[in-house]
Amino acid sequence: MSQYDFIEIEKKWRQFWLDKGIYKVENDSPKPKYYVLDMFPYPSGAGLHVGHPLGYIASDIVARYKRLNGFNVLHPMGYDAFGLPAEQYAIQTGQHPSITTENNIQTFRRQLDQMGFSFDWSREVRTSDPNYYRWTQWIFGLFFTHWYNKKTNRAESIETLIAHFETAGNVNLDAASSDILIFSAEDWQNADAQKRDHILNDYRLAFMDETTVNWCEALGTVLANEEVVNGVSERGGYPVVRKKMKQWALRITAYADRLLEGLNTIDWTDSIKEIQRNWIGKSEGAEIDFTVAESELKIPIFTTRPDTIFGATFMVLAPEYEGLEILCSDDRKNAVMEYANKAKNRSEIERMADTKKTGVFTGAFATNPFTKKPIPVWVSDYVLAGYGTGAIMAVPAHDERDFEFAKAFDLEIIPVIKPINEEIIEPLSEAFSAKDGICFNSGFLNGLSVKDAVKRAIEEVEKSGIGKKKINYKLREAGFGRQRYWGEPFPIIFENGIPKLVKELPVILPEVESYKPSGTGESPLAAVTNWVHTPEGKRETDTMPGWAGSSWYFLRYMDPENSNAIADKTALNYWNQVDLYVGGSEHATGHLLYSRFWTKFLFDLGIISWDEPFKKLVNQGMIQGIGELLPRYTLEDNSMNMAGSSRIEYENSGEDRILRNLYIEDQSLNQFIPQNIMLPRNRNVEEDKVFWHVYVSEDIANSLNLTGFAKYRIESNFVENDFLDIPQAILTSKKLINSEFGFNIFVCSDGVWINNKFYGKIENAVGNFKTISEVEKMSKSKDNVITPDDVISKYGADSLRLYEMFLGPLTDSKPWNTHGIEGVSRFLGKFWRLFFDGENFAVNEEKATAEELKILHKTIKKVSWDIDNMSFNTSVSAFMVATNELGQLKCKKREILEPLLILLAPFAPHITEELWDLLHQANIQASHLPQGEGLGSIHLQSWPALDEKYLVENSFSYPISINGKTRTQLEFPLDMETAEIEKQVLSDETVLKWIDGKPLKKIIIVKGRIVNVVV
RNA sequence: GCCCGGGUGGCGGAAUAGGUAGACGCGCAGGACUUAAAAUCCUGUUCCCUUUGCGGGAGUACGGGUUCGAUUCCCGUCCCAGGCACCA
Repeated sequence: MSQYDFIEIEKKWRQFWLDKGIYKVENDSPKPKYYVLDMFPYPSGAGLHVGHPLGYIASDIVARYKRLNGFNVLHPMGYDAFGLPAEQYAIQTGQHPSITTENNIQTFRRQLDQMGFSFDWSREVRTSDPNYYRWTQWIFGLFFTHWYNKKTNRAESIETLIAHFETAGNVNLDAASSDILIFSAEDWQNADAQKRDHILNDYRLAFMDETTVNWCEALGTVLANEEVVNGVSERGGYPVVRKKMKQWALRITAYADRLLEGLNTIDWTDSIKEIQRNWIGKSEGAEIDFTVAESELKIPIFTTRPDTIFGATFMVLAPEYEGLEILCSDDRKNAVMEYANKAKNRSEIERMADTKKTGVFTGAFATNPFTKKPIPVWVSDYVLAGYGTGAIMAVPAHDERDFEFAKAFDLEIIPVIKPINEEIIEPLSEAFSAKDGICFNSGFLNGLSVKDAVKRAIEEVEKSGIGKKKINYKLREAGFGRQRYWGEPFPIIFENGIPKLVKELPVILPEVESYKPSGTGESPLAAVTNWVHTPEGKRETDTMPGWAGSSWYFLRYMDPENSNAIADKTALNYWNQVDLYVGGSEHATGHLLYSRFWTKFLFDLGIISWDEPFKKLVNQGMIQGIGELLPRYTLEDNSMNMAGSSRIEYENSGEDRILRNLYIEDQSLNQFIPQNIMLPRNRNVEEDKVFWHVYVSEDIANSLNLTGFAKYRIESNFVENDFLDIPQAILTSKKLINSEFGFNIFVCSDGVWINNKFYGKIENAVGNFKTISEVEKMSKSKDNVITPDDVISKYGADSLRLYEMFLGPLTDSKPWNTHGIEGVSRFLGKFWRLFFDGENFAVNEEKATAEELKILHKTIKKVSWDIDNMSFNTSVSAFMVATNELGQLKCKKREILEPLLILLAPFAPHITEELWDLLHQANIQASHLPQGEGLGSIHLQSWPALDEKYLVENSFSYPISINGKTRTQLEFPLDMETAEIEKQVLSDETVLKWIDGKPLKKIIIVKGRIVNVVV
């Protein structure tokens, strides 16, 4: 019998593909293009587990499928090689991050290679390669030299802005900018270089921003908002505090509206779009000035509910509010400033931990512009400085936060909105924040609905000149500097403090002596004095963040070697958008947002001709691990703890020790009795410090009526069908139970294992130690990691690929079950045997029957539909069905098997290539040509054409329901008239029995589907 | 708290336009081949009643509704996973 030897086969064909370069793709082709991309991996040192390649397998299937369907497919891979882990490692060991990175890449590459992916490796890119990052620096330069014109709604050269300044100052300019005062042409002309630079900085798309940043002392760097989770750093979990710092930022807010609008044009999951929408956080409302009583000061506020303005009974300012001090009355000044300083310096954790409202009164009063009543001005950290104007009008009756604050400080609560057809009951027990209500207590707004009142209030505000309609975004400018070593240097030199672009690119990352953060907030680069100080001035020593290189990498694959441009114009035009992007959903507000931002910017500059990078995005689910837990029982009366870390009594008895009170079955008495067990003296452990972990087998637990258990994690390798295989486990490992210290005792009816030795009647007793499985994240710390390497060496890459797809829908998270792979492995064996008769390759040239053709075409239809819809699990089962059916028919006909082989090729590239080779043994060697001439590789063939005529049925077995319950089946020709079907159905014996003489109400006949008789 | 998914056998899952619920695989049970094992093949496997067969009943988280017919559509409840969280 010819064996399917996957080890030999897979090795052989991978080498063959490499030698012949069959996955190399050209930029000029008459074929239609298709661009399938996997998310840029960071090459971590940990290596892959089976969850990582899930998306790669799916995208590889699509890439191969598209190729077989006549597309020129771009399917590249590369590395997001700058990043914190390599640098942290460098700090600890002194090893250059480039070395760590290189090693990690090699491991990664080896693991990818063994899976048989069809990447065109000649296009590999690495963000840490100077030939790559010179273009990241180049794009940064473009951001630096452009501003955003809101009138034309696009980025424009800074030159056009300067021209405007020359003639009109910044009057009549509608630009995305930092807060800036109006100045005239004369002001501009009189300004010195320093002053001009400050002005330009406020308009540049890449600019120096003084912001409150997330400062992580332990990592010595600033973190982006999304890198801070629950107040600690995402990597490492170090505390993060807020700190003022001047650093580079990109003016992403200029694009907020386009980033929002663009979401409607792309085929992404609703959840990712929703996350981005929330992140951008557009809200429409009004900005209204409140005047401070007995003063010239005005406090502008932003509100989305101007309809509630008659209920504004106080104001609240953020602790960081500019001019806060001037505002305070003298007697309140100290208290206010003390509160503000304390609030400013609180870390994120502290702020979040505190849910109770705090604040102090400033002593100042403002005037409610509509009620004209004086209202007190407070300061509190529940108002954020960075959103809106940093000040709010508080409407405690209709805002939960204001309500809480008013309650805490006993401030006035005046309801102004009431539910439709209901009266409001005072005092309010909670804020009424619903948006369906009617205004009252509200002057000219009385009787209006919330929606109408908002409109009306804004009209009134604008008419009286105290404010205007306003749109606000939650989105903040994107911090673009890291005080770290392992990243792209900025192409910036400060000449007399004024940043100037370096023309000569790349600016190479210099060598440093130490990778440690300076602690002063400067990067390790600051210590390289001969690099920092140039004749022109001082270099920028921050480096770019991790997302810089990954925001445009999909363009570089189109033309990775190009030294004149990010990619050649024709290549950019040809490959265009990424048609299918596969990756995890964890990048929703990072990479996926920034890439869209950069794409829109490059589009504005005419560098590319489309403004969304990824047409379709699919997020693969997580593959989870299964943890195996062993229950620990306790005796019901608590007379003895049978398990866990409680101590078992023992006593010294000369050389050996005796363990008392172990419940062990006494066969003669047929019950479990406490027994003492001799423990040989062979340990060097202090007796007092020894804990005995005792586990009893299920039968004993049951018969002793043991209840209540804790669970203890054990290595899943030793679990076979939910039972712990103790002898095997003990043979293989001493680390069976992951306990800090102690020894294990396993008690079953046949005897006991003590400290890995068996004492009992039967050799090789197994017991029945039933385990409990739990689905959990696959991770090293949980000891449940399954690596592709292990699976491949046992079952082969084709089995692994098929199984990962078979597990369930790509986008779902699902647990990895090691037993399940036997199924697909068996399937491949069966599929292999379709081509053989015992030892001999037995494919024949006989004419296929209608039945066999139907099986083939049904499969073509199903698999094509499935791949188009990313439903890979169902196509694997379609292959299984076809193989079972053809096996039953003993069909060994080339007419059937050859097209079937091509169908399977994207899923299982190795075995299909081998069988294809056997099918064309005679002329294969001569005809292996890279571009698909002659017979060549199976992966250069054409997808079989579907012919529906083989699927046409002429009769159908109708399920016959009586009152919606299926009772029988009747076979009728498909072209039979409904009248005739009705007649036959109503004369059928079973049907008559169920009708049981009751009057016929109705009969529904859906041709080719169902018959339902209603009585 | 808010937003977005989801809930189908012992398990992973299928049902692609409202039309035979449980495809395919795992596991389990039984059988064939074999000196034996492995491999392979065959049969059964939602639950309950009946059990010799025939048959009957219930059933897609729960409670309602629309419909000749609902896993699929609508309303309410519960549970699970993910995201956001003082954004005025």
